[in-house]
Amino acid sequence: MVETGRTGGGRASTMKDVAEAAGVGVGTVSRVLSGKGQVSTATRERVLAAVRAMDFRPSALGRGLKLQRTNNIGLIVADIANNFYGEFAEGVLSAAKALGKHVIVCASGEDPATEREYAEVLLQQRVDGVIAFPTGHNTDVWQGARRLGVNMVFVDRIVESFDVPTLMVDNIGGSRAATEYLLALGHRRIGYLGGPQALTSGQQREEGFRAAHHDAGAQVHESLVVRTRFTRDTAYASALRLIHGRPAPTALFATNNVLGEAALAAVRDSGMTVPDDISLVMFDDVPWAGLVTPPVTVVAQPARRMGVEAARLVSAPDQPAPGRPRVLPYEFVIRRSCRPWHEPDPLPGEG
Amino acid sequence: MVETGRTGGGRASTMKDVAEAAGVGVGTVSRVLSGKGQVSTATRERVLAAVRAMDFRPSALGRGLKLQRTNNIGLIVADIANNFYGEFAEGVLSAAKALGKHVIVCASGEDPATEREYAEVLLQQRVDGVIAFPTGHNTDVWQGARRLGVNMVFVDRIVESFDVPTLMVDNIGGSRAATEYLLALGHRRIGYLGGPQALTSGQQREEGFRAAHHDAGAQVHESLVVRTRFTRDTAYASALRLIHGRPAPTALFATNNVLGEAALAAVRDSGMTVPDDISLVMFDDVPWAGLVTPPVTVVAQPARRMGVEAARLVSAPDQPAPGRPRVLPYEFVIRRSCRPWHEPDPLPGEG
DNA sequence: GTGAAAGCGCTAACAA
DNA sequence: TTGTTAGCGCTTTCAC
Repeated sequence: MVETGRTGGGRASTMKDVAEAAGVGVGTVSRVLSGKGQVSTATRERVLAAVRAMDFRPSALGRGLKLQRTNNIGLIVADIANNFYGEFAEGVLSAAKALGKHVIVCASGEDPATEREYAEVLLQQRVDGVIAFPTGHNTDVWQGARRLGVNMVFVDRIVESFDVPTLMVDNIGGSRAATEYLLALGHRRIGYLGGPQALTSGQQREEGFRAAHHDAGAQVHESLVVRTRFTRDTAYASALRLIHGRPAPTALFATNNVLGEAALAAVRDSGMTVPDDISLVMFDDVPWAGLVTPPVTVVAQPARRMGVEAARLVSAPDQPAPGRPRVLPYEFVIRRSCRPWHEPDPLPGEG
Repeated sequence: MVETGRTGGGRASTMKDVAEAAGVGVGTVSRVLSGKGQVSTATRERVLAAVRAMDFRPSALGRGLKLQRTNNIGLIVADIANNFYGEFAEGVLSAAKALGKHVIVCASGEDPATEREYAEVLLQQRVDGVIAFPTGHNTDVWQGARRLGVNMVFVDRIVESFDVPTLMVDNIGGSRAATEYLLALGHRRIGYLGGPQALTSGQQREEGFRAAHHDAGAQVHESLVVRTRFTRDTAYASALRLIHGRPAPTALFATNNVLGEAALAAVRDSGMTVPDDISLVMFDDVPWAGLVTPPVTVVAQPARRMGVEAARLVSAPDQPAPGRPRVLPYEFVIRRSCRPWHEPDPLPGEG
């Protein structure tokens, strides 16, 4: 039989309804459902039968109001369509499920105003905790949240003068590994395509880049250090500018997957080839990294695992708040997007 | 100053607190905050001042309980890390933001038990609506949900004998376009790598595939029709089997991005080249489709727009429930993964 | 082992 | 214009 039309808000049944149907008090229904307190087997059966018959589902609203706890957590990412955040979110959802929590997901687009708006919303929703990739701008709201007893976990970014449990990948190490690899191959003009310097992850990746140069006694060409926003258009424009910069870079280090995508497109559109004309390394091991020709050497972040960790951290507030961020290891995955580089002789035949 | 340590659950202030601070009744505070009813400017100022001073945020729990409406909607996708669902979710989030709604995201992994579990959770949360890519199995729960007045929107799959507003891309048309394209290039042994036939989208894509063959007077090689689950491993194995099937396929049609990824990997691992040895078309215009060599010809779904539409539909229950699904247009994007195919002469030198 | 009742924070109806 | 109050659905204490 085909059910047709909309039935309009049929009222959901309540504990009171169930109690009446089972001929008991609401307290008893609650005890049965929560498993707390003693209930005789006979009454339990009657209650359970009524619950099934009425298709009763206890209201999380009433429960939350009484308990002052919702089992909901908020998640604020920059862009859920970006594979890195997608994997991260997958990890959060999966861990949350295991912990009996539910996740309200928000996308800030890296915009402080949007972040603030969502923070307000999540606080009104009385979430037990929030996991955020903070823009770094709305410290007052976040401070307030913490004061209210909302468990917080920040990911990827350290917010100054504000000691919140923070999770990040070893950005400096990953960046250093990538850069050392290029330097070892002989590259001395490495283009750096980075994100906004406001973000901790951006700062750290640049720090690793510089440290590797320093240790190798190599010089960073400041004209080849470009910072850009994570939108496709601006990233592409910046990549183009970098590729055609002076001195001409022999290798490119893109510090996330959006920038890597832009770099690859820009290289190709410039009629150049990876790795023959220019080598390429990037952060983030997205699916396409191994699929393009040549497959791209990457610094892989354990995105899913970071999500799992974040969900656990936000649900276990008893742990001592670590003074310093919890750092997860990167993995350097060498594929085929880099070639050794030897500076050509100044004038062929001479020397 | 660095704030240190956790403050523990500082109680959130309530309307009562604000009312006392402002020297008014709670009703007045409510009126000021909601903007409904008349309040003198002087009182309004006093109230607003108190609100700011106490950093008051009204509880969505109390409000929801009273109003029997939460402004929350549930979203159940299969896999949030899959770019298609990521784009879709992005659309939902963005439309929801504009509508003042908040989104609880769940990932079913196409598993009916998980879907059921999440459905229960969302109903307990008293969401106003839910957007789901249904597995097709838990009709009783969904029926119940509808009866309770929860607005529902299904995406991509039609659940039989259950008339819920449904949204999908023109699967038949898209599949037909892709197949016709391959047939027009001369291919007559086209491998079909499809998803589980339980899903409407799968059925329709296969239908389009067959219809195109029929119209062209071409024959579908049943040995080249393979259906597989969407996990990477099984998809890869199925792709391999398909590639080495008999008769040997000259082209491959993968019906989503996971299958397309598997197909591409399998082709390469078999030492073959796209499009010289085998042509490839797939559903879903993911970022890597244009990035690999050669770039892959695809049937693009308007994933983000579908998400926006779904969010609007679920928030506008007044609209007459359409008896048939709302179908959105695909876009066929021709890139360079297909070559014309001419059956080689039976014996060179003859004829 | 069970029922009655208070109260979580809010809105809306009613009274003043 | 403003204050008071009932009640949304639940948990928990207290009395029986």
